[in-house]
Amino acid sequence: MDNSHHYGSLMRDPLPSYPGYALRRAANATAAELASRLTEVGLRQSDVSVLILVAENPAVTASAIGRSLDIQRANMVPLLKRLEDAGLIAREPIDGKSRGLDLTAAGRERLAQARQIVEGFEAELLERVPPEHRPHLLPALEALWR
Amino acid sequence: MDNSHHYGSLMRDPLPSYPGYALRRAANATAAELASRLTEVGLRQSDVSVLILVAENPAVTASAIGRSLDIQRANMVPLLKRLEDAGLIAREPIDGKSRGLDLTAAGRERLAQARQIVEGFEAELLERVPPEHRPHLLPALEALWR
DNA sequence: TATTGTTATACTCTATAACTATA
DNA sequence: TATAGTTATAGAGTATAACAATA
Repeated sequence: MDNSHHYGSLMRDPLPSYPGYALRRAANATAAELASRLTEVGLRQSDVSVLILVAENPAVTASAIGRSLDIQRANMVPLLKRLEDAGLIAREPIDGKSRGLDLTAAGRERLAQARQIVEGFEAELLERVPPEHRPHLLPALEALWR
Repeated sequence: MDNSHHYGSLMRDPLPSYPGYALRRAANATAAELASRLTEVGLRQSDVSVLILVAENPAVTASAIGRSLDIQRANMVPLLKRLEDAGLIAREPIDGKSRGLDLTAAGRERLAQARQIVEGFEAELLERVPPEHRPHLLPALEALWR
């Protein structure tokens, strides 16, 4: 009896020649890898992005963070609640309707750990790209969304 | 009273200089754009990917498609059920446990429409990238996941 | 023993609509 | 009138575990 599988790994596959497809696959693969490394500090990618923006912009509002990261206001609510419950950020009233976000001491500490992971990861990403293509990656990507 | 927003669009934002972040943003932006265009033919991106692979690989199995697209076997089930319910694919027993997938006439027709959209979209994607970076995009992306 | 197809389930991310209160 | 924050909800995508039947 023939125990070969049907199309084991010898399929015709034109998809990888589509830049949009390659973009999605690359983003999925790298996001999964980074998410896995960030479990070590108990944070998600969006958590780290928020913490970085709060660190760089004292008393920033949830709405401004959301605009910058392209996260809907409504979806910022549970995200910030988790960060606050974890003691990483604090919210202080700015006026009657806005609250400013700031890192707590624990937040600064956790962010420092996360930065180590993220920056190591980003450096490895670039190293995977052949040198002749490396300087073109970021400009090409920015042209696709900025 | 000062009616300026708190950090309207003048935030310090170091994130776009991270390739991994730019990759995610570019992938999200382009995926949303393509998904929006594909609503015109009532298909999702994953549907089109599956239809393309089925067209190129007659009597391919669900498992082989899943391996190629990095979609879990379990998640192929509802996807293929939708395509079959829509009359776009047919399944014929290969042996006692496997079934081969093939496009129906309606499936070939729908795929032709979807291809127009996808190929137009992919061409526009490349046009958005400055010419000096353009030939480097695909090789750089492939280095990140293949 | 490994693989196929399947069910069930859960978690994350994302999107929308609606509401209150304030600028 | 526009914005901030919130609640509720729904749709996708994704991941795991488990099972029966077959290779």
